[in-house]
Amino acid sequence: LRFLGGSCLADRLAHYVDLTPAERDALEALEDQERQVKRGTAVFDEGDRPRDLFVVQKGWLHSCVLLGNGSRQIMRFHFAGDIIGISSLAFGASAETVTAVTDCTLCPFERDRLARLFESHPRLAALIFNLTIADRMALADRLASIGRTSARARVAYLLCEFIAQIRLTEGRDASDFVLPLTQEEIGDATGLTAVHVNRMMRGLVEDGIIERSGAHVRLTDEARLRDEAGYIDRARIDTSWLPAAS
Amino acid sequence: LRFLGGSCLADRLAHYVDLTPAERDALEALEDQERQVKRGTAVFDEGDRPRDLFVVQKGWLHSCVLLGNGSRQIMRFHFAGDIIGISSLAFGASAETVTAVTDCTLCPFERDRLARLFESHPRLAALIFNLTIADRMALADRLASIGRTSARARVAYLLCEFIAQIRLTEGRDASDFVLPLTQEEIGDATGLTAVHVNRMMRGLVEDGIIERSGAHVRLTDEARLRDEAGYIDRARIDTSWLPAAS
DNA sequence: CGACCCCTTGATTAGCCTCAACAACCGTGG
DNA sequence: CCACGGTTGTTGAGGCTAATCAAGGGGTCG
Repeated sequence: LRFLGGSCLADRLAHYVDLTPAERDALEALEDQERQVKRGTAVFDEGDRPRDLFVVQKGWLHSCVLLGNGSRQIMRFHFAGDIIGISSLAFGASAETVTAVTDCTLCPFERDRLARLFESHPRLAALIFNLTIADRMALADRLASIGRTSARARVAYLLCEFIAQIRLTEGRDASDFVLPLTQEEIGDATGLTAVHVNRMMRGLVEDGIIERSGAHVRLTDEARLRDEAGYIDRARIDTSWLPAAS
Repeated sequence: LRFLGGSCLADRLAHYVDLTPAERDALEALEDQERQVKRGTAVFDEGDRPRDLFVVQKGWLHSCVLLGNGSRQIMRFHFAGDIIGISSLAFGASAETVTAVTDCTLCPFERDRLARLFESHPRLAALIFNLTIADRMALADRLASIGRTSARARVAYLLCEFIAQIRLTEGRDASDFVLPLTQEEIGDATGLTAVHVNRMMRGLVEDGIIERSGAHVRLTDEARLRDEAGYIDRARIDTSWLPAAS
């Protein structure tokens, strides 16, 4: 959602705090360039030294690591307003491969600009820090899902994550969405094989928990889905400790 | 390692940048209090609203989440110089339970003091942000280990993580250490049962990769251990993008 | 129209869990 | 000092979950 000259990152952050004009300007400046990426294309690969970070303006992406045994693990999906490539800040090189799941619009910006943002806008720095912690916790929850629950629960968990994301952009009452992933990708995200993902999805359909037609998914018994998944919603972010706005 | 009036957090950060006196003072101020925690004791529980964060001065801890089905997933182990409780910054309440694995010395400090640090020392803010990203990546690597590798590889991976940590404090050439964890805890960290952890450990011993006596572990064929684990060392942190020191 | 990708389904296998029993070790109290 | 209970480590047998292997169907793109 881009409003008059708006920025996806600013819109995202505005969910949590009231941005000052100066802060909004600083965030909008990060999105002064655009780049289109076709679905299936890698934005950068593990080991690359990308000059830029990116704000996602439109589309879905995922980040994954490739293992020595030939398999891959999808870590995280990225949506409008997310910053991608952050891991290259800490390591110089990127630790993960980021790939477009759908056609995407990205806004590249140089890493140094984030450093300047940290200096001039401590509150934004703290807020972005906060969101990085939340992202870390999402990984932790996914770790628990994969480490300690059944195949069916893992697939259910992933669906819960997606519907939560959809609601951020499409509105509170959405209960269906287009799932642009192959079952192999779902498997790589949940630590399962594509074959077993298929069986689990059909099981959820048979039990009346979801409906599918093509890539379209509708959650018909969301309470039960969340229950089986053990899903915890962590949408609420605490901003009370942030420094004053600048 | 505490030097003359030193601070564990400052020592940790000094690995990556040369701290100015002002920065060092600010960090030391966070460790003006001490608290002893006996092994097996929880520092705080999931859902608690701890007033403080903590710097670990001595000892091992772990953070875990408890699942609806009664099992738990250990996310991460914490060592001297780590900041714990960071997740409570983002959520108000803590999202994880932190428990002392050994007797520990912790330094509590109020969350607001971190906000003030962000304002007055942007470079430290950026550096701590960097370390949080690295922490997030450690979780991602563990996710790949649990999601996509065998039980044996997962146990091997955990051992690789520990030896890397030991070397940060005990020196480059260490190849043995005391592992103060029960096999059940190792299982909760790797997504396995204690019984199966036992079998995997014995397998590693039989194959001449490690030796054990009691809680003491020696890595006799580390190259093979790392190879089987698919372990990636991410010790090197990039600090070139940080803002100027203050 | 053919090639390729993705979904689907069945049969079989393998890896890890569960249950169970016992040994070794620890801290505690007599 | 020993007796004791509780925790942890070890080992075996059997079962279940998810992987593997295999084959066919539908859709899409060139």
